[in-house]
Amino acid sequence: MLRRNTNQRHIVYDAIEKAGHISVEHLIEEIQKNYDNISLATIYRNITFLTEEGKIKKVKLNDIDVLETVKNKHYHFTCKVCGNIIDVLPDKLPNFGNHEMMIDNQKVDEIDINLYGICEKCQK
Amino acid sequence: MLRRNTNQRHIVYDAIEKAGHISVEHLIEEIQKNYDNISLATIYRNITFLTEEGKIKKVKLNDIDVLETVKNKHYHFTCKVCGNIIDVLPDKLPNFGNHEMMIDNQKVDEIDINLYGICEKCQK
DNA sequence: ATTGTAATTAAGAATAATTCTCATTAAGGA
DNA sequence: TCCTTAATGAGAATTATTCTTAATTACAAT
Repeated sequence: MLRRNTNQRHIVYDAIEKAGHISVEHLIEEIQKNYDNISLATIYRNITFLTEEGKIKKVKLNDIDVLETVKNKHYHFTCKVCGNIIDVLPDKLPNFGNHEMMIDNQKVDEIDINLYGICEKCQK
Repeated sequence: MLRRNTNQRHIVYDAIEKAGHISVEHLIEEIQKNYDNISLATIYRNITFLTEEGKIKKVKLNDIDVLETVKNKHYHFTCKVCGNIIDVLPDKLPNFGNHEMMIDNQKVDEIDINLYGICEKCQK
């Protein structure tokens, strides 16, 4: 089944890219603010399609789940005060290496790290 | 508002503790298998209450979200083959330390790590 | 450019998951 | 044992997501 490049698909992708990180709820809100007759089902369907194609992914954090476009490997810092989510590049963290490794007898090939605390802005 | 120690609250907690890690869906299934007239609303309500009290917490993993009782700090390994979730103690991982630290200009006081791969059993 | 076809859409119905309502029950302090 | 009020069961209500279907549209072939 070939995938078509519809306008709606672009709208969904672009809104996620523009936001950086955005919940489904806010994505819907944002899109419907700018385009008055795009269907809810279409938004959900394109979230599914774009995810299948590896163009976007869902990030699960403590409280909310957000969507983001797929970019270079990075982790997430969430500010407990303002809720802002900041990407953190791997070189900022103790290095696990990014190859397969044994941890506690399990063969680990993927590691996800989530940081929580107070962001630069909220510290002031 | 004082919290009461109801039978139903114990049933919910015990089922989560017994399972180790369990999705809401399976928790409901499990409880209703053993007790025929415990209400759905009661199960949801007690999940909320137990979470507020810090007795249980929701763990968000790649695919499913599961509940677990609150124990000593640990991380999670999820097997991509069988889906099994295994607790991993902090001493099995490169040490971040468990005190406040600065990472990329953010004040980090909590780190969550999720490991994915193939478990010991599925490697065979 | 025109046509054919199959994927996609809008709109609303359907389903699934969670929360709310309220009369009744029961925990636990007095 | 009695009183107060939190908690419960049952089902209604709400929310989030998926499904259905006729109409539209992307895009490959002509």
